[in-house]
Amino acid sequence: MQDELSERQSTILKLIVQEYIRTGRAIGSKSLLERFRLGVSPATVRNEMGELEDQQFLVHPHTSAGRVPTDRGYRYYVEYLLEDARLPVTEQITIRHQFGQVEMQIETWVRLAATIAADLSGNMALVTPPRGRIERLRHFELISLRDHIVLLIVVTQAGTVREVILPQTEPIAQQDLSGISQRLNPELANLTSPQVLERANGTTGLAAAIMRQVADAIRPGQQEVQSELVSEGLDRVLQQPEMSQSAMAHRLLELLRGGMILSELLPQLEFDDDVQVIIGTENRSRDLQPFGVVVASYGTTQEITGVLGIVGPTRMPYGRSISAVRFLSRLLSELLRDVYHQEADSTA
Amino acid sequence: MQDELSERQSTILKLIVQEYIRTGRAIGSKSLLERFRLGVSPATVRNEMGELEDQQFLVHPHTSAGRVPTDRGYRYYVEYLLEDARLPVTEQITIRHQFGQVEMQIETWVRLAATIAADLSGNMALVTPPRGRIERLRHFELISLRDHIVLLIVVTQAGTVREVILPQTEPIAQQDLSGISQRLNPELANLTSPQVLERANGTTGLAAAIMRQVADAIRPGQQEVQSELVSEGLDRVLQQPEMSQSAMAHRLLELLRGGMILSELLPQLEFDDDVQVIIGTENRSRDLQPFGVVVASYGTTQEITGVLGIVGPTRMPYGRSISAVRFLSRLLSELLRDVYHQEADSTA
DNA sequence: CGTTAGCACTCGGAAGGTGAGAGTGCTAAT
DNA sequence: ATTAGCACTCTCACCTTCCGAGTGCTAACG
Repeated sequence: MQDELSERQSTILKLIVQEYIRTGRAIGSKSLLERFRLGVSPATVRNEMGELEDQQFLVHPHTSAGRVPTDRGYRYYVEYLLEDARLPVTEQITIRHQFGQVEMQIETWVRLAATIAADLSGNMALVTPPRGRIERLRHFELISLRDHIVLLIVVTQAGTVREVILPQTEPIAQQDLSGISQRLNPELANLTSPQVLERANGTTGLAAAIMRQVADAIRPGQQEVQSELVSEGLDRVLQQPEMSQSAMAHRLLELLRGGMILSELLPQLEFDDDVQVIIGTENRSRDLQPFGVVVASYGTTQEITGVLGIVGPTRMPYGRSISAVRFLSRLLSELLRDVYHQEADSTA
Repeated sequence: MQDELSERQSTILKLIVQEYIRTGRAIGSKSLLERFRLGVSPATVRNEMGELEDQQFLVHPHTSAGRVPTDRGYRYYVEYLLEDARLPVTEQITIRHQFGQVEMQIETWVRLAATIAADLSGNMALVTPPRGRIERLRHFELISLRDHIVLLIVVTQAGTVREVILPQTEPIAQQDLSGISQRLNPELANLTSPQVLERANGTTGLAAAIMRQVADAIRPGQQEVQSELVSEGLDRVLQQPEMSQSAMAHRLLELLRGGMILSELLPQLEFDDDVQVIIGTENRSRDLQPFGVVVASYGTTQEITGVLGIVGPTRMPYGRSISAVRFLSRLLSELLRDVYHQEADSTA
């Protein structure tokens, strides 16, 4: 942020942002002083506000209304004015306890994390299940469903399971399938999708066809991510007053339905290990520009990762959201680390 | 319906219901005659309307407003006045074509069916993936994720896959797991959950523990259904004018989030093979009483079934919804029948 | 020079008033 | 049984009015 703000300007900006986030109404000089004793007169506050407006941290919705933060104002707030709050320890304990209570199942954890994030932030939370960045085959299984219908089940190193129905032109017996499976499984174990594909090209017949399907199933598909995306708290975000302009609500639902929120977002994410905040027009995707997003990736290593995020109107509780996302993403990482072993460093 | 309506009363009721569904505004005698030539005067229509109101088919929202159908009115309409329309053949062909285009995957079909149902009805559609009523084990797989963490993957006859993480007190090698799997799989194949449990009780040690977990995984869980439920068209139903009272929208989201819509509904469903319509207060569940539901089950036999439904305000296009649900549920059944073989009739 | 008091001005939104339009029910005539 | 006529009711859209919160400016103050 190029311009330095004076101590007093910072204080005023901070209070305005906080009050506006809390109440949702534009903040005027007088009402600000009614709640906070700043030791100066309304006129002084007005002058400072005018200055902040010149510097694009605030705007007037109408001539005679109070001020509202701009995206730039939020950005400054998040960057410099937010003492990075941890979640209160009691809350941390409660949450840890909740995770201890539920089934030991990744799907369950992911869902619980989403629910808690939505709760803490009062907005919508999105979580993708952890997936291997470069998936390797662990195991596949061929099952004859009917004389010429085969079910292929593929398990990756990360434990992801995918099922595909393979219609065949000719009937195949279960025992033939079992034969193929027993022969190929040791050969293909621990290979990546391109590697499996490569072997398939050195083979012919049914085995080759199956290998190609296996290769295909390992590669994490775009639509996969969409259908696995877990979201909670839609009702909360729809209740935000800014959603009453149904255009906005509609756009959000559209984004969510298409799973587009994350696919719009992901290219923008740097996978460092802290929380990222993207405010309004900072979003590359035009559709996301009325929203604020707080995200972090989580996972065991560089290999197995997922994304946890909170989406709300730009007027959202950044402080709470950031601490929630930070805590939950670390907690998920921790849980996953307990479950997965270190990736075998095999390429050959 | 105890009372018989005269020909003319029927016609008027039908027109009112249709107009009200179309426009969403209360219908008056005059405006009805402006759109439809009935060969009688407004006063006559008024008298008939008064009669219909006495018989509880219609209500006045206000003294000087037109009439609106009651749940009873809708019921009569659905029961007696709706010539059971099929979907137009051209639409049928288009839809079949769409199913032909997509991946051969049950998940995909289910999602597509939901999308199309939402489209056709302009409301929200819900579909559960097909599940075995009495699931039998097909195959399970044990995978060592880490020295003392085991991943259990269970595949049922219906092709459903479930994964469970089993933390162990002591480390187990992959080859031990493979041994157990090879020994138990033939023994347990084709058994139901209680049957597996029974065998577990005749065993001890690790094998017994695993068998118990397998038995547990076969049994379809309540929450399972919830997390697998596919819904489409939420935006459409939220745009309905009756949803602007945010109480109603909120209730719907609540129901949807908890997966409660189906669990509230299922006990009420008779599994015959035609479409069922449940209107407003006919719902047992109080929370569903402001809504109308059109559902049908689908599946291959009595064994493998799912549910497809449309949910909207009581003012919803019953005709179109019924034909959509009927067509799509039959189509899904057809597709499934092609995929699954006949259930083996094994119990011994 | 920064701060403050004072003041004229602006504007949104709530409150209240009005009229048109749609609809009704009743009665009496056909 | 049907209908024309009529008095009556109520909602809704529209307008006006008015209050309050808020502003920007100017001039005075320490």
